[in-house]
Parts: sequence; structure tokens; C-alpha cells
Amino acid sequence: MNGNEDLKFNVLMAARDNGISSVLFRNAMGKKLGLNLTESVCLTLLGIKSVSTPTEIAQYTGLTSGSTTTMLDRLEKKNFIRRKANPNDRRGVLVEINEEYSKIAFPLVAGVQKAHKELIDKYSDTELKVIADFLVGFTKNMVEETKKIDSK
Amino acid sequence: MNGNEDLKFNVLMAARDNGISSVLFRNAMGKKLGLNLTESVCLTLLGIKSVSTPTEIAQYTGLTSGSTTTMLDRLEKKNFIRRKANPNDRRGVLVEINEEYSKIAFPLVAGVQKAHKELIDKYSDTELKVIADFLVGFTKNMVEETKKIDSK
DNA sequence: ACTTTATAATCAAGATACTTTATTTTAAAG
DNA sequence: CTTTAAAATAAAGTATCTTGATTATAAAGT
Repeated sequence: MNGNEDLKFNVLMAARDNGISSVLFRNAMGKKLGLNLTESVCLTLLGIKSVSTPTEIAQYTGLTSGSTTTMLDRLEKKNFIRRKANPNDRRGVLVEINEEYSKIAFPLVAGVQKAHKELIDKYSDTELKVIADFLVGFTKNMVEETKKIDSK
Repeated sequence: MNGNEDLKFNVLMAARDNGISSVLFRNAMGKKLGLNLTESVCLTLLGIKSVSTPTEIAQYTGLTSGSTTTMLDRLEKKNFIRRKANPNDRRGVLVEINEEYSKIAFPLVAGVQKAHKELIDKYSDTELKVIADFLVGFTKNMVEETKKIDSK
């Protein structure tokens, strides 16, 4: 759509740096909360989704179902999460985040959330649409390629 | 800068989904390559940076220095990485990715890279600037808040 | 209806990976 | 030029993960 390779390159680099910074942020939080990597990844997902299932958590953490069970046991013992029956599937379980966790995690995430909102406030409606559109497209690429890898 | 809360919300959601999809993509790759989570995280970093150090890898994976050593030993034995002397610091070591890894990883990442480039091609220069600007701002927020958490 | 197959979660045993502490080497600071 | 700090490694002990079996329920096939 245009000839400026530098601008395109900048976008790719910025997306990469963004990914790296997310990982480092999560590690910093995990360390503060006394979590290992998988626990930290799990709670990041729950911080986003509020409710999940052991199956989904297993996929997101890359753990087997057995390890997921014991990891959730640990988080439950720490009072960070709770299990409850899944009303739609009596085999299944729902995993929810506990106040106990939210309370101690909030002070650590409040800053970024505020900063992100302030950043977003700087853009016009048209610009926001471009940004969201790009992010959605980026995500779509990843989801599709993930499927391809899984089916290989 | 404007009053449309929906658009702002969409951007935040799109950014979140993007983060989730990255994690799932990395897990899918890691599984294909027979890597555990930390090894996968480590090679993702090396896939981006090409060269790193055990210290940086420890920070990025959340491992202690001791575990980092043994994890790098494993990756070295698999021929995925190599260590070499750091010319600027005789205590230190540089870690590089091996052709062995790039060769088998390439078929898995080629698809997303192509799709991402095609996505980027759709935007005008002005739009690309907005996108890069946003991503850089987002990253800056994370880096700053990570520092704050570390210093708490 | 009911038999078979598949999915969700858990558990226990064994294998793997991680943390901690100490050690070596070199750099930076006093 | 001595002291303190930083980088990487090693070994012992601990924690976590994988595998395979088990239970319960759902979905599919006959």
C-alpha cells in the first residue's frame, strides 16, 4: 500500500519489543508474589478471563492435565483461586480467581492499567480504529498459524 | 481526546487477545520441538535477539542463574544453541542460536511472519506511524512499571 | 435404549527440572 | 592494590512435571 519499508520494519520491531516487555512484566509480578513460571502464566490468564477451566489452563500453560491439577492445588492452598462445579458439564470444573489474589495483585497492575488508559486517551477515534484493527489482524494471524502447527 | 469509550475498550481487549494468542502460539511451537516452557521462552528470546547472555536469559525466563546454566546445557546438547566467550567481559558468555534450531523452527514461524507482513502492507504510512507509536507507548508503560515493581 | 468411545479431572510413582549454597573467575570500586 | 560486586558454573536437596491408571460424565453409534 506504500513504499516505506522503514515504517513497516518499525511496526514489526515495536510488536516484538512489546512481547518482550510483557514477559518481563509478568516475571516481575510473579517474583513479587512468590510464583513460579507456570503459576504466574496461569494467574495472568485468570487475571484476564476471571473464569477458566483446567483444560484451558493446561493449554495456556503448556502443562499436562496431571500437572495442571497439582498446580491448581497449590494455588488453591495459597487461596489465590477456587474451584467450583461447572453447571454445563458435570465432569468439568470452573476455576476462578480469589479476592485474596486480586487484592495483592492490584497494586502491582494498577500502574500499567492507568498508563495504558492514558495512552489510549491520546488517540482520535479514527486512530483507535486503526490500532484495534491492526491488533485484531495480528491476533488472527497467530490463531490461524497456531492451528496449522497443531495439525502438523 | 474523544468520547468513544467503546473504541478504547476495543483496543484494550484487542491488546489482551493479542497477548493470549502469542502465548498459545509459542506453546504450540514448543510442543512440536519437544521443549518445556522455560526452554521455549528462552528460544523465543533468542529467536528475536539472535544473541543473548545467561544473565539476560535468566531474567527473561524467570530462572535462577543455576537453573539457567543447566537449561542452556540441555539446549546445547540438543544443538539448538552454542556458547561463546564474551569479548567485552571475560567472566561472561554469549549465547547464540544454532542453524540446527533455525532450520527446524523456520517452517513453523514462516507462516505468521508472512501473514504479519501482508497485514502491515495494507496500511498507509500515516497509519503505520500511529500503530508503531501506540506499540512503543504500550511497551514504555510496561518497562516503567516493571522497574517500579522490581524496586518495591 | 444402551453400548461404545471420547472428554474432564484427578492421583500416585517415577523422571525431570529448579533452588540454594558454595566456588571460580574477572570486573569495578574504594 | 585491596575489597566488593558480578557472571557463570557445580552439586545436593527440593519442587515440579510427565506418564499411565482411574473415576465420572458426555457424546456418538447401533
